[in-house]
Amino acid sequence: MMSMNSKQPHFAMHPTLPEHKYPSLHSSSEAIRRACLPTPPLQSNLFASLDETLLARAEALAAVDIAVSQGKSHPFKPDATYHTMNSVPCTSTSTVPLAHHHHHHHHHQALEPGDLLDHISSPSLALMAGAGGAGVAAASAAAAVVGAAGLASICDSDTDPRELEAFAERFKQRRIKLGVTQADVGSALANLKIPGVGSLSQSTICRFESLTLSHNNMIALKPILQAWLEEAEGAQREKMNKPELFNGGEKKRKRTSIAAPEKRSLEAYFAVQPRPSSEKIAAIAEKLDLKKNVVRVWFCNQRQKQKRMKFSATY
DNA sequence: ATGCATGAGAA
DNA sequence: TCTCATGCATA
Repeated sequence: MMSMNSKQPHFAMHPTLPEHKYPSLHSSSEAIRRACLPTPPLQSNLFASLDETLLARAEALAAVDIAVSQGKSHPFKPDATYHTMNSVPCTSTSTVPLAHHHHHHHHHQALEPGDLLDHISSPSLALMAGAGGAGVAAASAAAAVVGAAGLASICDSDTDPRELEAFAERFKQRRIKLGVTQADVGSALANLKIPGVGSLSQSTICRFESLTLSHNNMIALKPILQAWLEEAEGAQREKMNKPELFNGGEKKRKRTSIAAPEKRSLEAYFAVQPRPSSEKIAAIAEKLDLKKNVVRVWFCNQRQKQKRMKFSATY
């Protein structure tokens, strides 16, 4: 064994997740969210006739906006989307993140009533019992609601952001207590031999702990990390854990760094039109003297960020 | 811890 | 093409 540690990149994802997985759960505040809106009426008009003039203006306007509110309020907030106590949960599910065994093909987007989400659910009762209190209350509340449509499955306790947050916190704490790094956890997951589950990167573990993953991603990873945790704690008291970190010299990916001024411009454009067309992207790219693809990816990543979990709950 | 990137799958 | 889950590289 030497190099080669290229795990099977990305496990099969869940086919189901059109765009609005969180059907009608936002009952609170500015649940304006972004994703679902194909084209914001007002702004798209502005941008529709994208000229250099408009581009420049957008940038200028946004620049002003940024200058004024710099340091604090951004044009867009973290977003508060999902949760709000799901009473009608089972809609987003289907998301078996790391294809357990797949061959399940849940179809797509059609919101199935009970659908499948039960496999990944939780053997977590034990843990919750011992875990801190916040999640427990939520869990029991959830349990009380189960069973109605006849298909009703346990889809509440798993999707409750509060519980996810609580779990993430406990996970980190216990992980540290075990003296294991995020990277170690990631590679150790492969040793769990869970079908469809390979290793994960330090990045992902970190993001899980800091809740900087999408709601669905959090839900998907939780059972896996929980399994690792239990395994690791069990293994610790008997033998020794042996993390393995190999390194192979492969091609280095270069990370282009977008300078601050350009970044500000991009944010300005983003505030006006989060989903610019190819032409607009090209125009922006040229103005900022960046590769078109870099700009495109920047917008994609920006959109993804908005969807992350952290603080998105409106408790 | 986070920025930019890749790739699969769905539109 | 976009979204989404993930990861490499890096601050």
